[in-house]
Amino acid sequence: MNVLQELKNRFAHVLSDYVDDPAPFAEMVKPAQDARFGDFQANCAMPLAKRNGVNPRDLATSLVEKLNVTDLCEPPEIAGPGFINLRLKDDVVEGNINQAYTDDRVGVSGVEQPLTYVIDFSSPNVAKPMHVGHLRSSVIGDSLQRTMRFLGHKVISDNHIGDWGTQFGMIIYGYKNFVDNAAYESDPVGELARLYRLVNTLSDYHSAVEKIPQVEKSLETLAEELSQMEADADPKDKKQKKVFKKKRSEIESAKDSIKSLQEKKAAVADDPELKELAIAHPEIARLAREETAKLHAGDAENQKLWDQFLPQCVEALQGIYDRLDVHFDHTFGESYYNPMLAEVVADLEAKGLATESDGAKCVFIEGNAAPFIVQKADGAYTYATTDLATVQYRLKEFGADKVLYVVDARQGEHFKLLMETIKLWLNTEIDLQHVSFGTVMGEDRRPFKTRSGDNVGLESLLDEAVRKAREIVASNDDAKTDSTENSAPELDEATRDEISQIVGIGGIKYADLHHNRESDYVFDWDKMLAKTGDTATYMQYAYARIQGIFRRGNIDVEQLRASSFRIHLDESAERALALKICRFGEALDTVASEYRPNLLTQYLFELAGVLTTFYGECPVLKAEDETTKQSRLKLIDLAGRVIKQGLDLLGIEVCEKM
RNA sequence: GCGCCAGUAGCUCAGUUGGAUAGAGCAGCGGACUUCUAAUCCGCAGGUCGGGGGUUCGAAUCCCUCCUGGCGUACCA
Repeated sequence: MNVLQELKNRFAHVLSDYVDDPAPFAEMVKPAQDARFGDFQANCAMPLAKRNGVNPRDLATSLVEKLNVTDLCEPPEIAGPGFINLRLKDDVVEGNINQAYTDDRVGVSGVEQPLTYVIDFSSPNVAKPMHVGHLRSSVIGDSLQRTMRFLGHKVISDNHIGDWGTQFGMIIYGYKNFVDNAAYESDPVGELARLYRLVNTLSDYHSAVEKIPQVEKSLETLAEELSQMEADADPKDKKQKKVFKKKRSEIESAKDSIKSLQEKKAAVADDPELKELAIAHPEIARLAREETAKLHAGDAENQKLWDQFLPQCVEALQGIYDRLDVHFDHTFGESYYNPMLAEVVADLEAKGLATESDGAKCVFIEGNAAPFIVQKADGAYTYATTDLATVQYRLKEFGADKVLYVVDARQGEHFKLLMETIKLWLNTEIDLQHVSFGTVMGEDRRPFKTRSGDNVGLESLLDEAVRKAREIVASNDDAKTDSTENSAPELDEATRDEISQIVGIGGIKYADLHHNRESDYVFDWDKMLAKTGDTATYMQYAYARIQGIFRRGNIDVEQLRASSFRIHLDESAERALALKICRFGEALDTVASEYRPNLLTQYLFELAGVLTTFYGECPVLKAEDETTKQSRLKLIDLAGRVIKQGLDLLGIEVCEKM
């Protein structure tokens, strides 16, 4: 039973005497924010009293008089300006915990009205190797997919990979001009990645050579403007100060951009081999774009190369997804929608939504300066076109009620335009949600950028995490002793390897998931691999400890579960643990309503904390009598199942021993 | 210029959408293994919630303004 929901219903019933629409006031029944206030608190009396022009405490009193919760709660108490504090009856908590124990879903009921969700996440560019920036979307999206599915929704996950854009033109150009056949034979994806980087570097070189004089010129102009302004300045004028500041920051950013352009130039100019290639390919950027255009236009040779490259790239991605234990129902890349794009644009034009502007076909949305460009002047389609076609497809083929885009916050404007355009274009109730997340920042608090030649690939990050986990697993196990203080490690090499995988990968995922996804994300190697505090390891350890107790006590878990002993709650630590376990469903509801897995990590961390407090106060195997022992065994068994299930919804595994 | 987002303890971050005395984890200090796993627990210390003004019973949260930083802003995705 969802107690919180039941209490809200009871309040709504009574509140209807005071207000036409009681729902928003019933929503003000919440878990108590402090244990001293009981288990739940209702905050509705104050705002309602204000609205009705009466005294809040009086209103709370009259609410409580009419409220019928005697079957669930102790008599409600009114505190402070009009808080209503509720404490569940012990036998209610006991009833719920015993019910949850026999439930496969550990007491979490499924949603009443399942919806069809399409979750679009990860979506890397196949031409570039994945790096840490791709982690957030993959990990958050996967957790949402697992959670929504567990709650009973129909979920279709789709990896909308970038397999059709400009970067493929670069690879094709690179392959035609620079391929090392031996390298391609032995490691095709590595060679393709090298070719991509090479073409990119050479293009950047030419563009830098062209731009440096321009930027230097504008820097000069800015500097002159500033000194002129300073000469004319009135020192008392505050507004001028601000203008100066602005100018200075413009100058700084011009300097930065010159510096970065010079680095790009030097990368080639200082390398005789690259220099030679650059001279031999002066038009490389334009020619690479042409290869893309040819591919899109159906050129046979480029199509053949694409057909050859794509499966190799996808296979390489699959290797990483397997390690991360992230899976998709579909991997329809951008290319999948290519045949539909012409029709999308034609339809938009027919409906008078797309118009031509500067040679490009655009949808203009009122209130937005930037247009939604659906076809470029050169005839190529954009990702706006693809995204429109994709929504149409998901609507038609999947009957999607909601589409979640787990994508970087920087694309907020794109999705805003997409949603507006869909509203105008298709007559549909489909709900598109941009589940955005913050930028990955470097340790210098500036956006994380892979330095050329020194980029932290996702693959090497995973390797490092597992390697560090292996060291900790080994040293911890080596330190174990038996009752006579002799060294007594209990894990063989293979088991150690397995645990290292689970702990290392889990740690990385958790580091990402426990942040509020909206915040910017500071990439910190040490923190990501930390094994103490609020980490996956803490919960994994709590789980392994429970299994350790079962082993030590020779407990047959199947027998335990089949036995007729009831869980009973006498100690306050037992009650606190039981109540926390019963709140798993509440935690999942908040995750689902805001698409925020960090609310689940928070719940699990608290659950594990309550569990360790319980250990301190309540011996299990050495409980005073058999009834208590069996009760506590069942309680920790259920706690372990909730931890395992919760971690699973985060995409994190557990192990029996650590 | 316009728009979006952020600023909370030394560091990294939560903060249940306006609720009660602002919380964790690291780092620091002090304790706890003859005890079901010390990858742990308990305690201490640490705060002008960027500044200022406003709204009300009540503000980290809402409004205005200023400061600082990030991002986006027409044919890359």
